[in-house]
Amino acid sequence: MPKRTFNRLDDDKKERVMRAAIEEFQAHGFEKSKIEVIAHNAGVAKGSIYQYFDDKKELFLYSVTWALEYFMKVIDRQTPLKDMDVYEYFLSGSRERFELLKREPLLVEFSMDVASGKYASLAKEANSELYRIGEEYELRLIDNGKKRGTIRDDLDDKILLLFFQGVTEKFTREIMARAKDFKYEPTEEHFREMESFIKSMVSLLKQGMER
Amino acid sequence: MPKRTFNRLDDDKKERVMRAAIEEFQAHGFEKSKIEVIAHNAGVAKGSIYQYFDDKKELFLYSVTWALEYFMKVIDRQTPLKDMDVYEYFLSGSRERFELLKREPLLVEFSMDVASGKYASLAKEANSELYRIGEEYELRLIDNGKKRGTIRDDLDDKILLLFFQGVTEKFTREIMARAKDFKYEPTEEHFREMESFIKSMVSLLKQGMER
DNA sequence: ATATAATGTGACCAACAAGTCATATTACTT
DNA sequence: AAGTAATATGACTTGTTGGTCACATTATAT
Repeated sequence: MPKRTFNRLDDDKKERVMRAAIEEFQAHGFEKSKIEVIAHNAGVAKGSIYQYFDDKKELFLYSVTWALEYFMKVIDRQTPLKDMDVYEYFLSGSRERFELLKREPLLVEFSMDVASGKYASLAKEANSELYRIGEEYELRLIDNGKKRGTIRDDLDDKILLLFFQGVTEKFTREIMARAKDFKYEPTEEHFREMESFIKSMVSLLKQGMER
Repeated sequence: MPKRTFNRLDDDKKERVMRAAIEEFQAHGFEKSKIEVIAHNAGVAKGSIYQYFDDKKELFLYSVTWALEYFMKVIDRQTPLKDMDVYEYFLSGSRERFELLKREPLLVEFSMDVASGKYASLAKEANSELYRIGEEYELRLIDNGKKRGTIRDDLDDKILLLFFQGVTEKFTREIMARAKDFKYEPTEEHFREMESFIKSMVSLLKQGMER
């Protein structure tokens, strides 16, 4: 947790510090990240960072929280928690999600790395928290599908979830890699390519899971 | 690459050094691993390690190579490169692979982490090499399936590959996690559970990819 | 305007670990 | 057995960086 001093800071400085921290952690990993560099990129002195956080680890932990909270806000806005078919899930918000990636590549990438367990040894709780949230949502999608009869009911939810996650995570990572290639500035053709890509994924998901 | 001195060492010492290194890297990651600890666990002095390798990075790189070569031997023996159906692939060698995990959990886990890109920034070449080998094999499986008509041909190989990898990687990780829970000492019940687990995965894979 | 509190700063300190090297030990050679 | 080459060793050096702190600056209160 940040110290009192950090919380009293104006929003601009808070944001500068957090973004500089995330940028550094994302680029070099926890161990090789230097407080000095973070401070410099945030436009403050090294000593100031220690007025804000007890130590490097606390700064890192709060970076995770900060990124997480950012997405909580955005996602809440984007995906109303109404009942939805598993397959609409991806096809629907694909543009919005792409826009988000374009707007905040750093935060998206950082969160992905956290979620994928890259910092598991540091951020155990934050990590499993992040994971649990997604899981809950996906389990509900699966449950909906079973009730509607669009998803086979001969397999455990747990297994269907693994399948679903395995496929979507892999495709998501691939999409992010490709998006990075064109520096998050997609042409209309890129967009169509991505959409067809997602359609293929959904087709495989759907066919695999249907009765 | 190791220095001349290392290559002239007797096999026992070489193995002790490499296993101590892999154990340390696997447990603490590259940055937090200490040469002193590796030396101690291998039963040699710190200075000796520097007679064998130029620096820590070289030791790490060779650890990857060493683990990789170990598996090349084993896998070559286990999976004859004959044509095989995608779905037999998993059902067939599952016991053997489980035995391997039981015999060499350290090497299996380390290789998995390397393959999954945990050390991507260090072992770029080794990493992509490892990846390419698996990919080639899997692409051939997919191609076979298409020719036999057991796999749908309306989707690119590349996309089918992603699907295949996404699912199998996720399930493999889950199996490894569970195996770790019972310390790689499966009862017959565990075995059956794993087999049923793999069958479910294959069912999802098959149904998703079939015409 | 003065006093007091809060925040900013970067030179400095201490710890830690990678890498070196002079010396000891062991293995070969003749 | 004596001499030479290869290997082993761990105390020492050195660079790095997390974290501290005495002092400077700015904000707030009276």
